Amino acid sequence: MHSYTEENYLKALFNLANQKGEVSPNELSKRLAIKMPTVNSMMKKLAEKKLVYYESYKPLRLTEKGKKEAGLIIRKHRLTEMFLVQKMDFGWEQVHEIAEQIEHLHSPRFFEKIDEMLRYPTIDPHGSPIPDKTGKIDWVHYEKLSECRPGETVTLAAVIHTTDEFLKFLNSRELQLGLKIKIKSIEKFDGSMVVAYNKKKNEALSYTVSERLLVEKV
Amino acid sequence: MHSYTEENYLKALFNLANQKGEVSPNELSKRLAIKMPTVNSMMKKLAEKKLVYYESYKPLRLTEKGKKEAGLIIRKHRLTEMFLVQKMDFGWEQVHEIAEQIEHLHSPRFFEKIDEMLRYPTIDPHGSPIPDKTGKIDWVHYEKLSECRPGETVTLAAVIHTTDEFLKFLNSRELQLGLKIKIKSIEKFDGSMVVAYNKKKNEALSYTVSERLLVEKV
DNA sequence: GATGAATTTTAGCTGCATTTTAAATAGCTG
DNA sequence: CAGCTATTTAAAATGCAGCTAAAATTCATC
Repeated sequence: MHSYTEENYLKALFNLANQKGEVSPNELSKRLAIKMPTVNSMMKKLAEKKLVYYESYKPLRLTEKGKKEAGLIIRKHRLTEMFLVQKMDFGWEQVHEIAEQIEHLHSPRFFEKIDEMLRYPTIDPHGSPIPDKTGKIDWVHYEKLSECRPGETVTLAAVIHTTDEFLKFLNSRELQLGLKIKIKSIEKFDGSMVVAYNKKKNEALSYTVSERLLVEKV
Repeated sequence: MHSYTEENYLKALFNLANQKGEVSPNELSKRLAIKMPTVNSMMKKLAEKKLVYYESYKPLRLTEKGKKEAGLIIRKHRLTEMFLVQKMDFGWEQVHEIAEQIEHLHSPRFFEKIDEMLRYPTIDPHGSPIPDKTGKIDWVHYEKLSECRPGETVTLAAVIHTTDEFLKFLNSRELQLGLKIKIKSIEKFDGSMVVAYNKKKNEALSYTVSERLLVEKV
């Protein structure tokens, strides 16, 4: 098995490498708030274990094995979040911290049970996809609300860059996944939006917010 | 907070010190399968942290603080076991290993939620008492089945020295907590018992088994 | 009270994991 | 190619958890 620390490096790599598939040691260092040489030696260690491709002065890439292991950790994290929300009645802003710990448990049986109890969910409470049992993620493309046009009606599918603060803000505005949102207008100068949903007819959303809301067109 | 290892020492101390309140370094060393000097230095560390009273050549005792911390870890363990059995449908022989990991999580909120969902249970799936929120255990005295007399009818209240093997054996004989058992006879030469319960009229239980079953007289 | 066995403690060391600083090197950009 | 940035190497510090060997202490017994 891998240590707690190794697992966190893998997770960070996986998340950073999402689009490009590559990450610079620098980025990783910044993300983890760990000095470059430390990151570097950890990369050598992970390369030893065939989890990352590591060549001097080249970007870091996860190997297939690395992707799988990282995917499985993220799977445990997201399954846990879903379990906490759906079976234990936690709010979506409360689950990250707990899942961050539970994701490191070693007990296939435990996570299989959760998966079963949840009826094999494919997304977590924030709309992020849950990797399958082989660690693979089914990437679905959503649009940012900020990129939609007035007149369109969309469904809120996921939220990204989720912090406690942000999620509490969404709670206070009754913004939750599955919500139908109609775009009424966009302010040119700051990109803020006026939208309608539920019984609210004129709700303003700043660009900072609408950029973090992923939607599907109806 | 305390490390994973420290928490395991505390737990072991708590369990060993049950009756006497005292433990020799030797016992602790044997229990944990860790050499004496290692135990010794850990005791000094725990004494630094005011968790144990440590005086040279005297038995070890937990301080009030130590008892509390240990009790709270055991509380987390037993609450978890109960949760796994009652809310996640695990068998009582499957939960120890998982609880052994979950007991080290740091999330008061998580365990409070479990406690609430279980409606504040006082015993775990094996009949062991769950320490309260201050770490205190409410000791209930049960009798060993092996010490009962023919003709008596008792209720199975707890099982001790539980291994997977033993619990699976109990499963196979339909022996579960709350079961009413009537003692029919005792073999003098090996202490084995013949008992009746459910639809079984003549079930033999070896001394090894009856000694590990704690009962209440009806 | 002496003595020997058992227990406990001290001292010193090993290994591993994780991280750091400081210095050297490579690669890129203008 | 000059100079900046990013990367790598080297050396070392820290902390944890464990070990062996040897010394010290306790305790029971004679």
